[in-house]
Amino acid sequence: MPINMDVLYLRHSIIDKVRERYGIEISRYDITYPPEGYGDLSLPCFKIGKHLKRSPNEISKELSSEDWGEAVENISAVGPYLNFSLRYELGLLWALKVIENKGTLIDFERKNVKVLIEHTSANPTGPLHVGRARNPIIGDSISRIMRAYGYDVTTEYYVDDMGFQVATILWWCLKHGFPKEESAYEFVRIYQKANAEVEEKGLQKDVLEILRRYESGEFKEEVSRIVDCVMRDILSSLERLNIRFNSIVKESKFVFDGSTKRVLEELSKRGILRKDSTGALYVELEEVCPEIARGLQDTSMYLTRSDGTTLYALRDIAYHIDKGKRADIIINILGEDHKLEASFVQCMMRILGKKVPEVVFYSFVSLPEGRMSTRKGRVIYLDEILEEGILRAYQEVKKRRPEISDEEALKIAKKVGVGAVRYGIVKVQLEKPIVFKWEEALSLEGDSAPFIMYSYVRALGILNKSKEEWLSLEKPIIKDALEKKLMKQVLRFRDVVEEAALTRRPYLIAKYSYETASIFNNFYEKCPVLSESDPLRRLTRLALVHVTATVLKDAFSLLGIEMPEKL
RNA sequence: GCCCCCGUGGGGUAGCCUGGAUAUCCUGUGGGCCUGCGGAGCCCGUGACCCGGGUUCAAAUCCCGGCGGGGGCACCA
Repeated sequence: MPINMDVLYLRHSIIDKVRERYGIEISRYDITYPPEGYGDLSLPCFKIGKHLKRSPNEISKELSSEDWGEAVENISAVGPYLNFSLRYELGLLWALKVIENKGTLIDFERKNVKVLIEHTSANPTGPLHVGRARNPIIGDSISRIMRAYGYDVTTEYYVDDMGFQVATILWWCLKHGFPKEESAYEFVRIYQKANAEVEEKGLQKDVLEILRRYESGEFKEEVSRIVDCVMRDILSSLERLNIRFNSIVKESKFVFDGSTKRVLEELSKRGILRKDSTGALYVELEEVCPEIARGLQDTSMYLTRSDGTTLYALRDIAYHIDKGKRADIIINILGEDHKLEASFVQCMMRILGKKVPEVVFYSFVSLPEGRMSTRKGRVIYLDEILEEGILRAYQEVKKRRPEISDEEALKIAKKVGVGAVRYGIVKVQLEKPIVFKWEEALSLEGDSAPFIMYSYVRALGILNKSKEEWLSLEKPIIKDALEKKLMKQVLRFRDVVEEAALTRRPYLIAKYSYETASIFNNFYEKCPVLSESDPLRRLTRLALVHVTATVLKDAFSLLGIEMPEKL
């Protein structure tokens, strides 16, 4: 394997060099991407200067005379900034070599760290709607990115088969019988009806009684009949998005195997478990986790009901103790409505001396007419937008490429439609709320998956047409500004992947894909490849197209989006 | 009422955590580019850091106080 020649490599060389030379530990964030025209990476020397009580200009000058190895073509001190430029010719040869050996530019050392990512975990009361779809898309993308970066990642869906919601469905089925056709769509209708009746007539007690009997061992078959059916449909919707789980864990497990009981014993032993006048167990947040008690009206966090049945928070603690035994890093993807419960679990894990989960929160996806609500029936289901997206893409393909067979057009349309949905959601930063609009989600232009796919297909078009073998390239000539810009972008790829993996921010990959496609389109207009007369430059451009196509495909694979070969 | 998150051109969005060299990009809008490797494209113009203080050589970025939007506030999950 050739030694690395890209931005990531350079970034780490800078960190190493500063440590060697000055004994100062800087982080990857102390090194920035400079504005255009100043090279590939830049080290502002203010911090080091301050540390050494010397002027930053002096430091940058001093460092510029160091030996930076053959990957660096130019290094210049501009005032307090130290700017580095990579040797693009070597970078291109390096990228070709890596891709030849691995078939991808995603090439990282194994970290031997086990990561457990829990995501989606939607209640099994009906099909997934778009509001919830943000969760699996984020979770799956983070999983793919961290796996690519070298972690041993396991993904898990935590099924709440023991909550009030599922019990509500069961209550109805026990009363009226199971539906003729059992499906997620049928059960969600029952859920809506049952829920309305429970609320209207105040029948919560009846549902609670069912829950109590379930916890003491009854109805196991009936519950799994509902839950397994709904889960089957949820998982198949997710399958359409290219999302699969390594494991599915049911909440009831932790009640039936005695874990929740052991948690209560442990808390009781530590003297933090309290019982109120009705017999319900709780912990007092003021005393146990004062930092999250702030802003609450009632600071008791209940773990059981007065009839002795378990509550979500208790089961979640048991679950997290179990997770801790299976992984080094625990990551949960949760909607922002779980913030309180999540910080409670984190706090309890700290108190119990267990591994504390890291939580990635996202804001809701809503509709122009308001927040989605299963109970109120104001929803767009994931299946609906996938179908709509695929349909629109299909029509577009048929219109533009009438010679393609219906079957192939549908295959392409699936990739485009699914890609558009995934991309549209992942490209927005997590803490921003999304208002779902059909036109935006399914846009075929601008900052969207189809645009990037189109660029990729264009690149393939060139490669397929060429009779020459770009792998034979030995002496690249990279002169044109757009050739340089494109190469620079390719050399940033692994650096972006590292940052996305470390910060758990998949939208960085989306942004990178778009930038790359955009630069490529620019290059495509201005730098003809096949008609270039100088054979060396032609071969160089061909190689450039090849590595760009690979990087686009790689980036999309990190987002769980398949690239079509044709459009 | 209290706590958390967010506020960037007409709409959307990156940059904020980690202060630093010309605030990113999409869309909209005005104009231009097809006998060309696939126009789902490219180029040029237009237009923004919520308000007020503070810290700093330097603030979109950090701190304090407002205002506006989202979320939470416990025997739901």
